[in-house]
Amino acid sequence: MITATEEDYIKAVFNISQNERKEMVGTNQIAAKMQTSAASVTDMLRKLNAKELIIYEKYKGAKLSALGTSQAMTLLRKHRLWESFLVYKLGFAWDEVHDLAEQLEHVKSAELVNKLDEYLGYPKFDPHGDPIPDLNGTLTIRNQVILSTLAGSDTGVVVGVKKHDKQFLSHLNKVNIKIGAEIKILEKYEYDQSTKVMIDQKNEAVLTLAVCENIFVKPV
Amino acid sequence: MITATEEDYIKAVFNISQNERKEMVGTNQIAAKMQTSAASVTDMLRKLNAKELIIYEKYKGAKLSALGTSQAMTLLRKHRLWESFLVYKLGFAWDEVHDLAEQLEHVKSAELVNKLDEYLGYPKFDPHGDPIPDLNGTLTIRNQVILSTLAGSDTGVVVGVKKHDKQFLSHLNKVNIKIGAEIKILEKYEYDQSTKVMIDQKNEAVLTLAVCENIFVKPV
DNA sequence: ATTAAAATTTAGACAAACTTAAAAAATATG
DNA sequence: CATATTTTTTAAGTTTGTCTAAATTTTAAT
Ligand SMILES: [Mn+2]
Ligand SMILES: [Mn+2]
Ligand SMILES: [Mn+2]
Ligand SMILES: [Mn+2]
Repeated sequence: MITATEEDYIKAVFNISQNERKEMVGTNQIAAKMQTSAASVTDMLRKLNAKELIIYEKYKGAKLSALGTSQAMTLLRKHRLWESFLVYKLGFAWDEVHDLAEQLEHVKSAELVNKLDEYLGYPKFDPHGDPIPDLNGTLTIRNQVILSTLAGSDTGVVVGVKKHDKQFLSHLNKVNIKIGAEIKILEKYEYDQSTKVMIDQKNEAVLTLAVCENIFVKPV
Repeated sequence: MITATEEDYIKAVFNISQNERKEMVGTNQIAAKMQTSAASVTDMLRKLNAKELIIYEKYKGAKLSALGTSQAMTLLRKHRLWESFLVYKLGFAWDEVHDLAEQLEHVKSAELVNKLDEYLGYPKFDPHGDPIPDLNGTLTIRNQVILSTLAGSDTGVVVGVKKHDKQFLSHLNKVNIKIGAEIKILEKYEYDQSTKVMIDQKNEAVLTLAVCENIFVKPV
């Protein structure tokens, strides 16, 4: 038996590990993501270690065990399928669904998530472009790069976002960037590292580095 | 802020009060429904009273306040809309959805439940025939009687069930009783209070009192 | 190599929801 | 009406997840 809180910690370890591209995750990083104290994290790491969901050594940090990774995949699958349902079926916007999925993902039932998957037609990606793990926990790998790595006159199609907070996604809405949008680099300004782009051959916009660093594109 | 557990207690008080047709609900009754100890119930009643969700006096029992009743309605609405979604959209059977809805009902979001209501086409009744409260908490009243009150050669259409446990509903599946089924009383046996019935003018069955007491029918 | 700073753990405490066992109050019975 | 039974409450303790403050370990900087 794994609690909802334990599930969220497992997911936090997985996400940080992916984003930072390193195995071992530190106590403070987890505390920041979980919006809790470092002391609470230490307690939880000890418990998750005892349950063999993570491998943890005092002062060294934590990484997911095989069991923990499979749990993380199950949770990601649920989270992303619920987000897909909320957007594709109920008509929510992509910047409104994260907190809801954060709750729905903890509903206990393998049957439910599989029925949901079927109902949605087995989607491969969620509304933010994140891959949805299949029943075996396998993720679809996609050819993608960070928008900020494109050079002048390169073009890419938006396939995903790195951050999922409402503030960031609402900003993208304002400049007409959504999944599937075509972005052509017009000019990169050295001075403040901002970039002038053309979106869907219609809208011109200047994007700061903070924005370009968090958008995944498929180069065309 | 009301916790999921508090919500379940509120619902228990509401349900018991409805079923037993009396205002004041006792500690032991709640303990039985919540599958917990009487001591835990006393603790919770005190807390709910402090939050003004119920009116409670030591040794006297509890009843819902106006605030508590509105909370109960909101929760019933969520529970029944989720059950409707699970059956009408995801294809679950009516005896598989109660425990799932018991979890889903606690997801915090007014927006979500209203979007769900719209998506389902504003159903008035859930898969068990229970009325779904509307946005204002109003229940559709229906002309119904308990099957066991019908006399010989009377006929009724099944509109609901009083119990929702899997055991009972699965039994109804076995004898082909579902919402909308037509039941004609053929003979009532004095000896063991069982009843011979004709279901949908096709299947003959003998129903015990334990079954007839928990089926709502609309007389025809 | 010391020392300063940052990261992490320990200690002690709290709230929520639960448990069992004992005490008290209410109700039923002869 | 006195007593037995049932119902309810109190008391004491557990688990989960949280907190703050203090101590310790690791890492970074002179
Ligand atoms: Mn979550
Ligand atoms: Mn997502
Ligand atoms: Mn519930
Ligand atoms: Mn129902």
